[in-house]
Amino acid sequence: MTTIDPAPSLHFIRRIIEEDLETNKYDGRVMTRFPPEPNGYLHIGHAKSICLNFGLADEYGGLCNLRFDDTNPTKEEVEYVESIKEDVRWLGFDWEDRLYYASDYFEQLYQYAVQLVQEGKAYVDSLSAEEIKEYRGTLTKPGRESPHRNRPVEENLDLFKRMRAGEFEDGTHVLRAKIDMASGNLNMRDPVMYRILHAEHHRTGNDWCIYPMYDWAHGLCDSIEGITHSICTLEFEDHRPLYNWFLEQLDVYRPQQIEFARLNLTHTVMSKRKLLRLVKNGHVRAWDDPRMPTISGFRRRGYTPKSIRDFCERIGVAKKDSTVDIRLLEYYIREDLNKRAPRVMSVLRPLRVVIDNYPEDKVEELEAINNPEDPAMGKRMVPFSRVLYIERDDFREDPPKKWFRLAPGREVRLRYGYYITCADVVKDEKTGDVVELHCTYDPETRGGWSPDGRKVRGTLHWVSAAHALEAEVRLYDHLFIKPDPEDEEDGSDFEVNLNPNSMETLKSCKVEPSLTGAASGSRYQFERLGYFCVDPDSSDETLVFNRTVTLRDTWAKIEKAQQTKASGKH
RNA sequence: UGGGGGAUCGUCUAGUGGUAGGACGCAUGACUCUGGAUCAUGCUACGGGGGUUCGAAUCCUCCUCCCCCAGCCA
Repeated sequence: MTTIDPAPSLHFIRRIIEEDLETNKYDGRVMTRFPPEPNGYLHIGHAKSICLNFGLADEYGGLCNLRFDDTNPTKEEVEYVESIKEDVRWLGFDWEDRLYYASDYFEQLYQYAVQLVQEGKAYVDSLSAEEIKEYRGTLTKPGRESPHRNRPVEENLDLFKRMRAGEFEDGTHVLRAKIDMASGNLNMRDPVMYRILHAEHHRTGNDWCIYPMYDWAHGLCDSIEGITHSICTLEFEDHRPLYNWFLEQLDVYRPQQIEFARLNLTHTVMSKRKLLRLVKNGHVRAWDDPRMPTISGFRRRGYTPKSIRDFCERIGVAKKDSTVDIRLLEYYIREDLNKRAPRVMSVLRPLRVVIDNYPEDKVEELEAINNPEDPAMGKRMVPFSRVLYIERDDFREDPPKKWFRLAPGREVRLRYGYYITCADVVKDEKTGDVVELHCTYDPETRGGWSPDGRKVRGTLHWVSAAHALEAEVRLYDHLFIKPDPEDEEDGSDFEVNLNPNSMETLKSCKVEPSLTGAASGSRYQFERLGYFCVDPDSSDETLVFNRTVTLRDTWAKIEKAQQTKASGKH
């Protein structure tokens, strides 16, 4: 399941767990939970949390529950529940029979609330939402007590029962904890525990018309499940006193809440709200668009679960706000795919090449290695014939310095094929575009070796025209042009930083025949180009590939350096 | 001007009184039938001022900057 780094860092949460294990704080137990709200798709920030919670449980011989935090029926849907389960499973984690819902505990939560009411620690408030807000005070001004704060217990009990019974309209009453309206921590100024919501819940239907708030529900769910380490993100830090307060008052089992910094990535946004906007405004096709930082997006893009897990381990866990360079993620997917993706030759922007001295009807099957990193992956045969396609980018009529590829009069190697020399360039009379190359081949160089040992720096990928399969290839780039999408001149917002070229669709790509019938989701390295994955849109008629990530491109760097030098920049 | 957190290479992260380390990135070189991969070498950091100490990223102190909180969202 989980691959653990040979020397994972002893980050502060591991340290806490090890201390707790030593002092036997929880009888040697480690019990965590991943508690998503089913109101959207999971993104890579959630992956960090999933890897943390399931990973820690695994490392320390504990268990991790999957628990849906479904306390707000107005925003939650089964569709999200299903996608979340799929994503967690895909990442490689297993909650076994421990699939829980906060809604499983609604009755018990209610009983606990009644207990607090009976003890005079909670009361029904009948102020409007606006009034409650006003009474709460501000960051610097203390709040005021509600006129209903000192209702007799019996009245509170009666009102609360009738809230549950559905006697009141939404918004007319709430149940609040009686804590401290003057607290510097706003969460402690008599937080709302229940609100009236006449809404159908995706699991409990119409059984309830009052729903618990996060702060009230979360700690109790953790307590009921016997969670030891309740890990959440930094913004809940000042909810911790409240988390503890409820558990103390009820005198129930107390887990501890631990907060860590959420993941931010360059060149993308990470909040569900913003991701939803990208979908709604048509900037991407859907939640699983390969440009999205969602887990389903990465999956469709061709990322492996292992690459994401390795990434999540490497970025570490701390309390400092941070933004990880997306190139680190790209490093991990390259590293993984380099070892496991079979190599194949595909030409994205075809340029026709005729080998004038190669026999018209001859076809040779040439042996190609499937993965130089893994001999066990074997070999395959690739057809070679007189008319081929090569990449347009691999030919320059006017080659710059350090150009190893094809140019008039230059000789290059066709990978696993022959050495060819460019003899003639055919152009479109009107546009001047190069439409075809005429080359000659050296029959002595079959397979890509020359008996005289002459040096050929450039090796090109190619596909035999007669045998090529047509394919559509979708190239992706960062969703946002700037590392920080929020970095904009005042007035506008992150949408102005959207990369207009984040997706490019290439229609008549030529791929080698071994790709016939490639299954959706299968991943390949297109030699010299990058890693590609068969998209679900793919069919027997049209193969569709997504570019997961490019290969490192040293030539692009050299050329860029040459250009900046030429333009006088340093 | 309330409360809660946080500051170490460009980025992420170790280090918890004893030479500031790793990864990504970047640069250079070697190798190569992928300008891929691999290997080698190099690059840059303790927010600031005082103090304690033989010795401070670490301890004390003052300051600065950044993040979160005023949902009947989570």
